[in-house]
Amino acid sequence: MVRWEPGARERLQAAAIDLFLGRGYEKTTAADIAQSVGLTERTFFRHFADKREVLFDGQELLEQAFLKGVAAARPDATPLELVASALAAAAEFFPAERRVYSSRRQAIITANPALQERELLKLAGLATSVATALRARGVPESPARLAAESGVTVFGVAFRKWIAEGEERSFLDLEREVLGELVAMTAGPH
Amino acid sequence: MVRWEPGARERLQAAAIDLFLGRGYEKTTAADIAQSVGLTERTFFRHFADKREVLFDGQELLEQAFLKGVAAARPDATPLELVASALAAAAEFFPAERRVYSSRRQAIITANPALQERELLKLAGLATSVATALRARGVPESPARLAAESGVTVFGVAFRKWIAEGEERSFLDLEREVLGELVAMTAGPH
DNA sequence: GTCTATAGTGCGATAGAC
DNA sequence: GTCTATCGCACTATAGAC
Repeated sequence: MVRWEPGARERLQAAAIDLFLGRGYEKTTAADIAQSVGLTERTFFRHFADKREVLFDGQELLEQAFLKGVAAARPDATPLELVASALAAAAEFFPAERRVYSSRRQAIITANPALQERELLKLAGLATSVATALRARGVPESPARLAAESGVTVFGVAFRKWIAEGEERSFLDLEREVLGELVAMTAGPH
Repeated sequence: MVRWEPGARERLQAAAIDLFLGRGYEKTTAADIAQSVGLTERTFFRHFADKREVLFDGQELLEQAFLKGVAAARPDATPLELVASALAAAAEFFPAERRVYSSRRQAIITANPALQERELLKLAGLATSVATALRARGVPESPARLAAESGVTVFGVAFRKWIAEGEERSFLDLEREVLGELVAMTAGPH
């Protein structure tokens, strides 16, 4: 007889999304989530530092993709090219099959300021990591931060388009489009 | 005999900063802050929706400054010029006298992820407001959001430089420098 | 102004895997 | 025996409800 089923973490995450979508984030307690998969509240908090964190797992993998993209760029790449390479690598995280899941998860986040805060913190951490990677490649501090933040901004805008109703283009195509808009914007009218 | 001293809100804010710097944010309870100015915990939460909010008051004024800057731009201004105008207006919020206060407050925020989250949410709201103002001036959705987010990014990078040890330049000068770096970055090497 | 639910922590106990 | 996942209980602070 097993004392516990494996994959507690994953079961908690799946149950959390179902319950958050059903009853709403605030009306779902950590104990509710734990109970629904046969665990206790205390165990929930052993896996996740806080209630919000159950929705933000696997963020490290996205970060690694960004960094892998930076590393894959040509040695003489400009900051903008490094960012473009990072964005291209990140796009692999969002194949068409993932769109439904992503948009359901995002609907929960959009409806809750507390979750938006956590998402923004994660994205800020991502930008910091990318900035560090750019500095390691010789980009000076201030441009490195600007390039990294711009990259994350482009990522965010592309993501919103990608999960929009009726959108059919790939994540990579949308990233390219948005990056082009950024370049056009700063290039000015002349 | 007065039943209550005026300016409870301001006294709570000042006390909060002192206590947060002295004992640390997490080791300071809302009741501690309230008591230190002769009020009850209940009164604290009547003024601020949550404990973090005591540090983020007056954010609306900064937002108004940004929007006033957008409104002040020439009718045919490009998105980038609109953002530059918004940044210039925002710089008035940060005269040299305010540097010490700003850097003390920022030290508290930097030391606490929960406070960083709130700050990021406020900045995201700021970007959304600016994007809305740009759209109202005819800038299409996606460029409007990109320009607004880039503006807030420039603002943030300039702010960090401004409160850095040994920095002497004005907020406006730093904003201009950073905005120039952004343009240079996207312009590419050619 | 009081009363209560929820989030989150600290610590000890237990059950199985190795 | 050690390591790890779990539970149980007591506790505090936040925050909302009454």
